[in-house]
Amino acid sequence: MKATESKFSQCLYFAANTLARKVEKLALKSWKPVHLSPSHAYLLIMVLEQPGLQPGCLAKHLQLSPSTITRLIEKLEEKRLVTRETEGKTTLVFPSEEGKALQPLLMDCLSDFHENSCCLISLEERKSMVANMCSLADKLG
Amino acid sequence: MKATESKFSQCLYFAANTLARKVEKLALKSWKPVHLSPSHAYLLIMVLEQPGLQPGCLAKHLQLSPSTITRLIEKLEEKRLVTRETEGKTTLVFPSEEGKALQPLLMDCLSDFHENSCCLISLEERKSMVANMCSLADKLG
DNA sequence: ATCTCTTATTTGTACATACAAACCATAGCC
DNA sequence: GGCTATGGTTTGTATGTACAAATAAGAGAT
Repeated sequence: MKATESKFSQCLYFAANTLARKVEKLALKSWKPVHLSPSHAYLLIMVLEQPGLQPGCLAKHLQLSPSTITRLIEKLEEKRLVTRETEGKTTLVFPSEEGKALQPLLMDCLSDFHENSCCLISLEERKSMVANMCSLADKLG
Repeated sequence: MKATESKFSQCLYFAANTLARKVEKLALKSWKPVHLSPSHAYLLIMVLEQPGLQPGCLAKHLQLSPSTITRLIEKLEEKRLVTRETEGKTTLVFPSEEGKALQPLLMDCLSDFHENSCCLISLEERKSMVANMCSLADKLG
């Protein structure tokens, strides 16, 4: 059955969650080459662009809770892709050499993901949908 | 920081997941009176409308995996809101008396949820967004 | 009638995420 | 200087979801 045919096809909860799960699956495939889940990959991309970024800041950018960020960093640390340096009460996250080496591959995965979604929806459509979703997310606080 | 201001604000993965998490939170609040999570509530609503529905059918309507449906039903069974009757290789799910008694409250929660989302976005906007999200979800397979 | 193939469901396990509480360092205040 | 308040981070724990394997029942073929 298609989502558009479901009894709940007009329900925001249903639509938002169904879409997110399917996008997650697509993203998982796109990031397989780096052996990272999408959220780990996005975090690593941020840290590569702004070495020394703090968990709290990452949480705000990625719109995830601080505890989730801690968990994501832990895993990236295990994989030796980032390192943590605590400075007083704050923590700074840096990419390791291995992490840095991954950057081009990460970028490939990111554009692969974007290309895959472009096959399904025109660039313009996607842009406006994504913008609408973000603005609604903001209204939801 | 707002989602629209994030580095990834134009990314479908980011937008879909951020929105879903926030909608989930809103929905959680709306369904608090019945002490059920949104997905449990939606499942129960379906079973109330079509007693004897099978797990596989529920999976298709709710766009969730069969194993997730099993887990949801288990919990509803624990709470004595539904019962399972196995017939050969299939299973039929029925609402219990307690489950049936909950129906009006469930409907209240549902409309409460819809009202809450109406405060943030016009009915028309919501409808078109939800339709877009569902159709994109369908394209994602 | 038995053996295999398919289909429906459940179970074991794993992952992403969040909440609440704990931890810990700094800043302000007395 | 010590005490409390604050804010950043981490930990314990719980939830929702899915994949893959296990189970079980029916359908077809020989």
